[in-house]
Amino acid sequence: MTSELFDPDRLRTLERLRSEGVDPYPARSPSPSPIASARDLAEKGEAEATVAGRILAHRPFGKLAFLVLQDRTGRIQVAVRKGEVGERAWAVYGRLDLGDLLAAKGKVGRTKTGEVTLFATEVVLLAKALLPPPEKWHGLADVELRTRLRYVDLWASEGVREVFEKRARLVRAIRAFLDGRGYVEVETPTFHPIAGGASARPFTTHHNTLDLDLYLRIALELPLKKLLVGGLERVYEIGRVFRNEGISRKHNPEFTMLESYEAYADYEGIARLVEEMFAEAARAVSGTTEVPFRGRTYAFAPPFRRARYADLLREHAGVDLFDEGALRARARTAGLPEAGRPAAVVANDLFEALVEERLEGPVFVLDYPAEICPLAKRKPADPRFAERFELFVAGMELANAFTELNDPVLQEEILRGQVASRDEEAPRAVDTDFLRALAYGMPPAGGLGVGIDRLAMLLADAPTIRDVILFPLMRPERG
RNA sequence: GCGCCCGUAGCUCAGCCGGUAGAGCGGCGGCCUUUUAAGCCGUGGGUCGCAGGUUCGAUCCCUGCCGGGCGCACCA
Repeated sequence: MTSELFDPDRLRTLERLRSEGVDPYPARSPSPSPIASARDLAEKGEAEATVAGRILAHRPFGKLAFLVLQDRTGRIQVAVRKGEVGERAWAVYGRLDLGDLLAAKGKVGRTKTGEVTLFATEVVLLAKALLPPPEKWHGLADVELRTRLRYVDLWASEGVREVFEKRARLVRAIRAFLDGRGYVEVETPTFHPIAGGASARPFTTHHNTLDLDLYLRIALELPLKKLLVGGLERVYEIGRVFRNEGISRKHNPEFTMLESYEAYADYEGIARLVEEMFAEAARAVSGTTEVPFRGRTYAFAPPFRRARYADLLREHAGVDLFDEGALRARARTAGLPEAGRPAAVVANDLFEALVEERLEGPVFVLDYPAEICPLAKRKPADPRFAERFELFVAGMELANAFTELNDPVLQEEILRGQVASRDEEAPRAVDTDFLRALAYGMPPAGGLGVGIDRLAMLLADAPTIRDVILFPLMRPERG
């Protein structure tokens, strides 16, 4: 019994092909040239090429037909003539459908209308499509379908593949940039017995043999710092982290973080690193540091603007960071909860509600209140502040960095305080192995976290994070 | 989680103040050796997201549910 997943017309065609001795899914294919290079042969006259790709269009004229094949490099028209390919291939051609994968061999030239065309002497079916492609003019328009059927949207809609190619160039550029500065790329566990390094609700899972409850990591931070203790000195990881939170234009429950740590650096050094890295990434993706995004242009050329957290809060929220009464009053007028929350948290709620969305940037926001930076070192000259910055572009937080706290005693105190707070998003236990590592001596260091998906959104001018994640989380189909 | 909006053929979409549903593309059959969303002739295709309710009668109005979008919340 055949599944109802497939188009009955096409299943019938499949059987007819088989009964005629044609293998609809041959094990081997002719080795094709990229369509883009085959097209170049048009000007050289009489040059022969083999191409392979998906049939996107079909224009039959009796004993002649024009097909349009598409591969990753482009499209080419293929002319199939009965007199040229012979009866057998003509019969195969007659069973072709839009969406099938096909190889064609022949001379590349131009038709009398000037269209670059491969005049086929052979056509070989490479894979029969059992479902029809979307409507040829509009393509896939429904956002849900485009996401669920990403494997169709990638070839059926203009520009989708380019977004992911840009993302790939972005990641490659970051690797090259860090590798060039003596960083070593590492991979650390995604299963954590304690979900630390950030404040977020984790996903839980279980290992059967060890009978062990585990969390999926919410950050890369703690294992990478252990590697600083281990003497790696310059490390980074690009990897998936998981946060059990809502979904929005800027949020997917699993997303890709870059975290890097550099011994003997501080947050100012990391700010300079970020400027150069982002400029390099922009150039790698689009050849320029002028980045268009949602109708505006952002200059990714160093230096980026710097602004102090407290100054921005005063400018946009009209309150002094250390005037608790004013903070609480302002929070109430803004409709934010403040009762029972620490002043620094209230301030940060105000910052997020009133300041962040106005930060077009790129702008480094410097010197956060120390209370909301449990893993950062305080400013020696004013310990009310942590040596921390976040980078904002287009109202989005793209990077977060600080001079890393390496005082084991102070770190223990802070972590114990977090656990005692019983905050839903605080770790439920102190990561004593992390503290033990610090106790062996971690060099002073600057650390960085970058949301790769958001950076990809920026550089690909993609309005939602779903556009830069191939298979974003969705509810399963059916009900 | 909350609010607003959306769900009609494989796809893209119409469908008026409630009277049992249409187009284009695609499909199927036919014609055609130079097209560019090819054209022409013929033709099949629907649980109007699902389940209730109101009504003589529901794609249309109401309620609930499912899926999605946007916004809010959440997201140091």
